[in-house]
Amino acid sequence: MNYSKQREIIIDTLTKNAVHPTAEKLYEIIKKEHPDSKIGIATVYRNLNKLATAGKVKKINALENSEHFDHNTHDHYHFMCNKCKQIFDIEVDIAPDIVKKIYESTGFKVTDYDIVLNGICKNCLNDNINL
Amino acid sequence: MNYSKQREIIIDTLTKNAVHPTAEKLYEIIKKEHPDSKIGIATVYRNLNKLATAGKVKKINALENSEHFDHNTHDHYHFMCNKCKQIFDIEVDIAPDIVKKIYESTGFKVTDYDIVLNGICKNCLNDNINL
DNA sequence: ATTATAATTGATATCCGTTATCATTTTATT
DNA sequence: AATAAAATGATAACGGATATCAATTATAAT
Repeated sequence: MNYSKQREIIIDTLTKNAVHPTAEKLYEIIKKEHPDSKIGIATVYRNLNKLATAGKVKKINALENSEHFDHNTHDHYHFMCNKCKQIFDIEVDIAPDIVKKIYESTGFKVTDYDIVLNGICKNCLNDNINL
Repeated sequence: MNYSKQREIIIDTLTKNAVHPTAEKLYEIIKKEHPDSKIGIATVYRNLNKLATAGKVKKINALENSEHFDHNTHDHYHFMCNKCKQIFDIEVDIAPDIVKKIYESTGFKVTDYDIVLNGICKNCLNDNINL
């Protein structure tokens, strides 16, 4: 993979924005923060996918219809609040030994997984009480 | 929800086809099995979404770009083979007490979740050996 | 440095899954 | 039988993502 200024910006911006943005969202942020750089939307999509294939970025497929990206590639899960629509990282290991368990019980070899939880986050729960 | 012939066909066909088809796939099957019924694609989408909202069908959001539907609404997970692209039900409880665990550690209230595993299924693993 | 080759880019057309629209038909209610 | 509500089919429209392609940039070789 050759160097490119645009890819550098994309990685930096994704790293700084831990909100698991979509490609389009990231594109908007980049345009705002780098008004001079004439980056195109296709470049953002292209690079995010290339980086995901290379394992440098994680593509979360389980969120609505549009894919979100996460610079954090180590094993963790995601929680999406149905009210505020924010996406949170979940570090609790709710599914320990998942790969081993599946292999032993089914003979299937798990290489990747998405665990996305939906619900209401703490803040929004508290807000409801105050209404 | 009023009765409709089309909805009956949709539910029946989904139940008979436990392969977690997309709306389009289901539409194709229905057209093949009911050549006389002039069912439209929009009706299939509409009904599947309505049934999902009513909890009579499960919408799996974590599979590629197109949504798949499952007539089985009780808690279970899905495994998609990267080779044969088939989707399997996983009945092993790999994430026990998920709702409770998340609430205790984060204060978030989980109402729903998708756990989709990717990898290679048993059959395809065996096929590879024979190559 | 100069050149050659491959990678990357931006602009935009295109694709495709899904939803919106709306006139018509079907279902349930009285 | 009359009415209101729900559902339908056909299709236009939407939006996220990808494909295309000429132009630009990066890398390697000379």
